[in-house]
Amino acid sequence: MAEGNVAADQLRLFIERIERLEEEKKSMADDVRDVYAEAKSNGYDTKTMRKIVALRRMETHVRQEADALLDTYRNALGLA
Amino acid sequence: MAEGNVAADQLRLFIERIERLEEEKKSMADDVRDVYAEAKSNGYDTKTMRKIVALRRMETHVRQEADALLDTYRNALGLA
Amino acid sequence: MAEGNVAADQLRLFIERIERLEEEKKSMADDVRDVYAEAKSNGYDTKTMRKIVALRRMETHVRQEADALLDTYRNALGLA
Amino acid sequence: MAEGNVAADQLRLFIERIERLEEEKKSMADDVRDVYAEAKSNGYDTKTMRKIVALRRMETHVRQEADALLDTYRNALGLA
DNA sequence: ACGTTTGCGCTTTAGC
DNA sequence: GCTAAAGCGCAAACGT
Repeated sequence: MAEGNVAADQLRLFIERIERLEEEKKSMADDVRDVYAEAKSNGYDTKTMRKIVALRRMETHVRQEADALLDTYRNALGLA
Repeated sequence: MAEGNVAADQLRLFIERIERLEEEKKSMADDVRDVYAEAKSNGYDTKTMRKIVALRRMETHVRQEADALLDTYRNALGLA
Repeated sequence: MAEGNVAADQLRLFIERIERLEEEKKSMADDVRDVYAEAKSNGYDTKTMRKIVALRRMETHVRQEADALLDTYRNALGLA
Repeated sequence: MAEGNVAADQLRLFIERIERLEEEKKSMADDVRDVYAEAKSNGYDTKTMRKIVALRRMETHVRQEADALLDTYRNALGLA
């Protein structure tokens, strides 16, 4: 079949794009792991570091949610 | 079999306890749904309410994580 | 203000009712977790148990769907 | 303090590297999400696609396990 | 090295 | 029907 199965080809391309992205994602995760290992070899406590990272992420998230709530109030009250 | 299959009976009891608890959990979820509906019928905007609940939950969580981080520091430094 | 801010009070009460229910819901989830742990300490495989629970839930759901269908038929035929 | 707090600075740099990597990881996850959305708009069923990706990942994993086992045998037999 | 515990990603569910 | 959030299961990471 010279024209190929277009739909199947398209699906395959989508799948491959996803798999490629997931490989990159995994690569990033591995890099994170390496940084923790490097920090550990420099005498830092990784458990503490992980909690710091988690806390900072949560605080950022809370801030964003608070802003979103404020926007919701404004809209509910018709204040621009 | 007068003595019964003890292991099977025990497993069945565990399963039934789990199923009972999950029913209660679902019941609680239904109740939450009802409260939102009641609030809505009293003129409140449920979307805003949900954001408020979510924000309060997150703030509580951040506070708990901050405390946990402090404990981690204490342990890492050997301060009781 | 002796009369208080009625609307704000009412909203606060709704929020608190929701939060209380969600705490109970979480408590039920924790109990489920505990039962699985107890079963595990008695030598049962929790992964298998979870599959059993999921399967029974599906069967229950299927049964309910069949009953609902039967009701639909009855209504359509005017049979109470 | 011209010399700065070296340890604190080093820790901060580690944290920032981690946070940067996690942002990139999240970016990849968002891209994956976008590809699924694009596939969906082209008429594909994303749930099925996810199953295909999971299946292929498992097969890859199985293959890797088999290769690892083969290496173990080789080492055990002293065959480099 | 193993078992426990926590964090992360996915799946499923609820709301709009 | 779709989108967003929450609960669940899994897997990595820590401690023993």
